[in-house]
Amino acid sequence: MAREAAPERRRQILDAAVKVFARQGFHSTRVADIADEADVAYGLVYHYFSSKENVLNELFIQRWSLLLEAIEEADQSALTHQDKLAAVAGFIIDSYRYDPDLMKVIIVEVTRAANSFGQTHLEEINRAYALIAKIVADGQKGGTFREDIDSAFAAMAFYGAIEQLLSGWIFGVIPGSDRDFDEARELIVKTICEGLARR
Amino acid sequence: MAREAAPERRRQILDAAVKVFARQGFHSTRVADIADEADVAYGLVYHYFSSKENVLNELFIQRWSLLLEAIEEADQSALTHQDKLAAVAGFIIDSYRYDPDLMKVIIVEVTRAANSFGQTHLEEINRAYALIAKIVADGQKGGTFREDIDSAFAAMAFYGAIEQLLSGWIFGVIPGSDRDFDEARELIVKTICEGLARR
Amino acid sequence: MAREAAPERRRQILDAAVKVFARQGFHSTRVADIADEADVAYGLVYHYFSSKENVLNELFIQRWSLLLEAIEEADQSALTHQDKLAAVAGFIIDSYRYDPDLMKVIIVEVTRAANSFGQTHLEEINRAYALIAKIVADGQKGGTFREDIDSAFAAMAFYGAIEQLLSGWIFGVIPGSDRDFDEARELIVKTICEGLARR
Amino acid sequence: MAREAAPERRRQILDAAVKVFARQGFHSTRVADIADEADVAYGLVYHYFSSKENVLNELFIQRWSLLLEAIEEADQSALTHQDKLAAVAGFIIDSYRYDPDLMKVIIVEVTRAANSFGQTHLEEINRAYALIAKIVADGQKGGTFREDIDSAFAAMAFYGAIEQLLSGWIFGVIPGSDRDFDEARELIVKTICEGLARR
DNA sequence: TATGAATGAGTTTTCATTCAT
DNA sequence: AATGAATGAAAACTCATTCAT
Repeated sequence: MAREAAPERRRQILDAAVKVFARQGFHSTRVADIADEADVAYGLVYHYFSSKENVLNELFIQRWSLLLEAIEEADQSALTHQDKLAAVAGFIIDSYRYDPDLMKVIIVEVTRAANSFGQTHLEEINRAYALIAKIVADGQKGGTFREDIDSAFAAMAFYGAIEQLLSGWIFGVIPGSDRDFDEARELIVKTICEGLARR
Repeated sequence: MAREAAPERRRQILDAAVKVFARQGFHSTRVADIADEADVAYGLVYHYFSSKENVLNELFIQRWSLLLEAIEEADQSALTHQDKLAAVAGFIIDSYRYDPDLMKVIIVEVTRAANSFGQTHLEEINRAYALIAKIVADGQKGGTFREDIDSAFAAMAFYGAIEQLLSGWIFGVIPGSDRDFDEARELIVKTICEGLARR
Repeated sequence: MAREAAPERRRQILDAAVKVFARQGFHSTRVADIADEADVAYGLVYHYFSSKENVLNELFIQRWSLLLEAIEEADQSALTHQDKLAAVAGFIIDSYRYDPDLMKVIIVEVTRAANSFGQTHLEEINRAYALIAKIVADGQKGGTFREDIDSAFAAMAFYGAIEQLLSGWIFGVIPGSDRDFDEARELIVKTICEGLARR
Repeated sequence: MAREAAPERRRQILDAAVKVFARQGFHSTRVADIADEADVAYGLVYHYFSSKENVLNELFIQRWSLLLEAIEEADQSALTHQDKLAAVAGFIIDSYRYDPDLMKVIIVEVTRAANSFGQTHLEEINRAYALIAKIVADGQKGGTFREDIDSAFAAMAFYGAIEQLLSGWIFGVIPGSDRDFDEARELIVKTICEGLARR
């Protein structure tokens, strides 16, 4: 009830921000657009967030920490190394499936916005790369993965492939039906682990 | 001569723009910064370019058309399908090695700037994806590549892996010495074509 | 009791306002600062005062009316004219000694803020000048003071000297120990009544 | 001609600023008001000045340095100590007579704006006090002035009296005709040097 | 060509004040 | 009385673009 009103409003603003950031991009959205979309007074955005940037920061941090948790969880699970990578890919793809706008914002405005928010969150972003690299390195030690490809390098390729895939969906370059999402997880792993070459 | 001055100036401005765009990002560079870096009067930028955006557009188009040519050339060459992909990766990596600032600008400000210039140049960008996909598809038809991975999908993974690699170099996430560049071409192809898995 | 709570809160707010106005100046203090300093809810300031300005108004009026009373009392006392001026100077200096923050606020934000509150309270401020002028004029009529200096003029010089002195203390331009305060009253009167010149 | 246009514009803006600052006060004048008064485009104010504050800073510094020069000149002249003070008072009064708006702005917005620009320019302001104090101190050493009034104290009283006088003129508290200005210089010196008391 | 002064629309942020509870 | 969420007007400043010379 009344006691819940405040957090609700905060959420309302964050949700609205996702929508407009996804629609217009961070730079092209005025704070007024967020307020309008949230059906809230202009100043309320500043009541809950210290700046427009911080709205985005919060969106990123909330989601990215889930990703980091998911990768850590995969890493510590009993799965095979290849299935660990599949779990990571699956989590990212499901994140997109579950809330495409949010993932679009995170990828377009943070992860790939190297001159602005990518810079700001470089550390968290790198943590993800490092965790993936660790899975690969463990796989190499365990004999699953070949050792002539540097694990950090492989992690970048793996993550880059996934992100590019999402980009393709986001911009309609490649089809993105539910079926595609289901397939994509396996395809990514197949591609990276088994390779394109016929055996 | 005097007649040659003009084109020189134009080049001077483009080169300066690369530097400042790479340094500060497109949004954070003012037209004055470009003029300063080019050691040219403020208004001259507008004499040669109709807007700040068009400076970037021109930088992108010039470079990207070379990339498209390179991919087409690879496609039409007598190389094996795998070597065609290697040629593409090699061209992109060499582009970065040859002029890292320019590639940084193109990737960060265009290719990955999905809400601004990425949108504007979607068509040219997609043409690259399509050309790569064609190479993969031909490889599938020719029996080199497995057919259970969609060629468009594979192209995205391939291109995404390369671009992520460049991003890693650009932002110092992974080491980028000359030796690394040399290796990278092969590693990328190994990764994508042969896969991480030990055979 | 509960019935006494209200006036207490009011006082609490006024006292807090003095502190923050003195510390940050009127323009730089937000209503939230007053509420924080008073350890009171934001909206309560508006429960007791119709506006931020009115908080300052009340502080000024309360103190200034005491000053006016003091001058009137001096005027009507049996003191010599010179001692009447000394009493006025003494009252102002003691006001500062007793509550420097309050006097700082009154001088800096009202008396010398000619474009804002000085304008608003011009009448009360002028009343003080007029009362001092009256003392001088009486002294002239009574033969104590020379008549070739206009009494209104003399009053301005006298008041200006005192206020500048307080300013000097407030901003640390001249030393302001207890001893200095004691001396100052006499020095001001000596300066204005007897003059700097050796006799 | 054209080459002189730029400095003219700068001057135009400064002059306009004096007018509007004098009329509305610094805080109540928007940059647009200055531009309007100067009959100049909004942005041109920022072409010549980095901020609204800096417009005021420049007005103050230009005028105040003249005052400092004038006091120094008086100090180093062959005048009697009393006439040196008279020269100082005369310069300040003439400054007001010559350009009342400018002096109003300087006194109201800087000299007496202890919480904003007074703070910023404290050093320059104090230099004036110190120079006046030096004149007094020299007069004491030379036997002209009594030694039982501290010279810094006397300087504050002297300067405060003058400034209060200008304030009186500025706000119409006391009459300010040309005749009054002429008289004022002598009266101030009489008051401070000889004192109000009949001899 | 070349210069740089001039223009003015656009947007973030602040914060006094109101109001529902 | 007391709370603090909600409102929205106001203004400084930026900077791409134009234009007179």
